[in-house]
Amino acid sequence: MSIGLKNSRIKRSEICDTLRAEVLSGQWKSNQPVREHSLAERFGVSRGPIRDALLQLTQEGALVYRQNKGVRVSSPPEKAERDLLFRLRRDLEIHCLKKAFPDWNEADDDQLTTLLEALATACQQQDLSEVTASDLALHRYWVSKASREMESIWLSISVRMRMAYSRLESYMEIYHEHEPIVNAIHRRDLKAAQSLIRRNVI
Amino acid sequence: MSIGLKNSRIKRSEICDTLRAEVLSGQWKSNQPVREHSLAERFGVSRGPIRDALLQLTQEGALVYRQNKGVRVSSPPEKAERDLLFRLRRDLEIHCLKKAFPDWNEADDDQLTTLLEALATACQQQDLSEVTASDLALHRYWVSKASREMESIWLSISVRMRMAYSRLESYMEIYHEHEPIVNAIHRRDLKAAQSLIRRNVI
DNA sequence: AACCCCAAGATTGTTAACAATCTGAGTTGA
DNA sequence: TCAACTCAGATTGTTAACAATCTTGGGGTT
Repeated sequence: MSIGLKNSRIKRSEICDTLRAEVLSGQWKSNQPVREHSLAERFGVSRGPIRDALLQLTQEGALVYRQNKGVRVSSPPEKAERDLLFRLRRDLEIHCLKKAFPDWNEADDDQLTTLLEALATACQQQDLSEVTASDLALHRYWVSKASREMESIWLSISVRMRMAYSRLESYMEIYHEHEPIVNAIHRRDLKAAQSLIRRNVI
Repeated sequence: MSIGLKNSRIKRSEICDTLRAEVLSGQWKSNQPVREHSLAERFGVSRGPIRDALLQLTQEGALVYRQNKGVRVSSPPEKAERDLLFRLRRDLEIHCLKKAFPDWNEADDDQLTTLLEALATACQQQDLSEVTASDLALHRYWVSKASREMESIWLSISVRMRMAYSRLESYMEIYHEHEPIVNAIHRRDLKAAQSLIRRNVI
């Protein structure tokens, strides 16, 4: 069943998701060149879908493209840019939460709970790759509920931020930053949720 | 010479620029499907580069993609989203101008003057397509001077805004909003330029 | 008439081959 | 020695053909 679903999905998007998670979790070094041929072999497809995925990741900011030279992994932003990206992302999430609130239902609560549990597990196991993916998926959920357009902008901001978890003493800090936000949403307390997101550091 | 330069450029980017300008100036109706084959014939290339361009324009927000159904022209945002996009764009431009200022030189002044003159001409001739392109190019210039990363985010915000010039009584209003900004930059008066951008409505 | 089925055309998704460009090691000449 | 040249291999850019999917309209059944 899982295989059937995978095969029915377009190749570009799953390749994109996989590579994005790898870049964000630091599995690829900055400025490392990314070769189409080796990726094509790895994913068992031709270079066409690989090129699509690399182009999309370039637009999102995970990779940098140069004509006739392919793509390489992008470098993290300087502090000033990072601060600006941070503010933009925060404003965007606060707005999206407000917009998504009227239509929020119990199915969304369940989704959020599942995502939060995945984050908890990843933090306990200190799995940087999973922590990165779970954190992104959690924030992404309430943005995507608001609008597809905003989700796209949000993603290209978030990818460029490259939050550096590694400097944290304990991954559980990340969980303890997000758990109150999810709780506030469960209580349908918009003001509290927005305020917590505003103070959310990671 | 011009032909030589054009041929040396990658096909994707020029196709992208052309189509983006057409969508933003309203030459394509909202929700109108965009067919790969007809574009390939029009630009005299195969579907490959066309697909690349359509994928990029989808990421920028000019088009909307659905699996196995291709892309269609996106709809303008609702007012609440438009207001948010507007704030995000404004914050981004103010930041970028500050960052670009230390390295600003006379060549940049000349570039800006040229772009402003193009805007003036387009406004006088009431050429909506050219007004759109010139306005975008002018704002884009000081963003691009700050950083490639910010330029990409700025573009995907600006494309999604779909500024509606058509409701203006006179296109010259647009010119008179931009001329003081360029003047302030020529005077190296950062504060004034930022303040003018903050109040810039169009 | 309303509904379902199906086949043909239209359209997108993927592939492999070919073309253009870049890279770097080896060679040549001063 | 060192700089410039060259050429083969590596890599990206483009193309056309093929595969998968969707859409549309006709024909049959109730």
